[in-house]
Amino acid sequence: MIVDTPTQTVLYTLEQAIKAYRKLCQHNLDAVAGDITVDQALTLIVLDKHPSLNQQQIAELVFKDKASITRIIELLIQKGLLTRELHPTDRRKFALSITAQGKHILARLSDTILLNQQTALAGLEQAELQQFHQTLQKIIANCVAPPPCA
Amino acid sequence: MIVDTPTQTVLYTLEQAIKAYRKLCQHNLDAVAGDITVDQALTLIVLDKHPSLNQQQIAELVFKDKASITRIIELLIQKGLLTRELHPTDRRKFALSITAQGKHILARLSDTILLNQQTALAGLEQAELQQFHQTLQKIIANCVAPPPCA
DNA sequence: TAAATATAGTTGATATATCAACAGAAAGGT
DNA sequence: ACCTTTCTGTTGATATATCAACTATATTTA
Repeated sequence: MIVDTPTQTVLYTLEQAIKAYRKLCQHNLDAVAGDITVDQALTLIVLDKHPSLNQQQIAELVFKDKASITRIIELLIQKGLLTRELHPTDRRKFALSITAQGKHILARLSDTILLNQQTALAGLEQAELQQFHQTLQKIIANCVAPPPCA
Repeated sequence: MIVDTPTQTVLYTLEQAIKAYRKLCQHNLDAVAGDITVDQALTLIVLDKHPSLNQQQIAELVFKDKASITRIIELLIQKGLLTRELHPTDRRKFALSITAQGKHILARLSDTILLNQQTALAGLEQAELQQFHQTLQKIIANCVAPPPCA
């Protein structure tokens, strides 16, 4: 299929979709939480859901670099949403905990996340989403381990 | 559909796909062109294909901010792939032209772009791509102009 | 034509992505 | 115990994203 875009493929549209979605997310986030970014919110959510994971594992979970996570966490601490203490048994790691203020923001975030998802995926049937997800998985597999013919 | 990811949706997978694709692109690019980024390559290609567009229009075409384009162009000039002169009729604009070296790199880029696309989309049928593209367009439309119910 | 407005591009500030180099700590093997 | 390797996280350098403020120029309008 030919799409009239610079690189003539759906991958260009993929880029466009992600950027549109990020913009929507940030917009909705601004409405409920003061001065936090989508990535900071995502990191906070993941830290809340998976308190036992270390930073490296968190990074993998959100497809970020461990360096990026370090800096995002730094900002979350600066904003008073997170505290960092020494890990009791492994002194390479840190024990991160979410502050009361962080919990407060988290509570307001869940609605926003739902809103983001429902807005972006409005009017899409289950079957269509299913198909979409499968295609994405194929693309990911192709990119991560390119088939020999390529 | 439920996906076992932090935000439980395909939008998460979308993010993953884009990152995997970008990594593949940079990897393939590194193999043929010395020291240029995917965004720089894309900008060079678009400048070549649309020499009459101004920076703002280029920015829209590649879904970037005009500030980003300014900086990318700056780097392309530094690398000797582009020259910037005064625009003959509108002194707010610039006349950008691709140098011989830029043309040389461009020539080698086209193969890489094809490779990137073919690698990422290997094994996908036309019908699947068509459907995928349509779904992406729906998501984009939803994000840009959220339906009132949301 | 003078004033108001719009447009093109740059710059600054901040956040994130990526890679490489690094330090400290833990684990393993001898 | 000692040495090597591995693991965890930080830091630096550079590129990009985003928003806002700004300059210079063009266009519109009164």
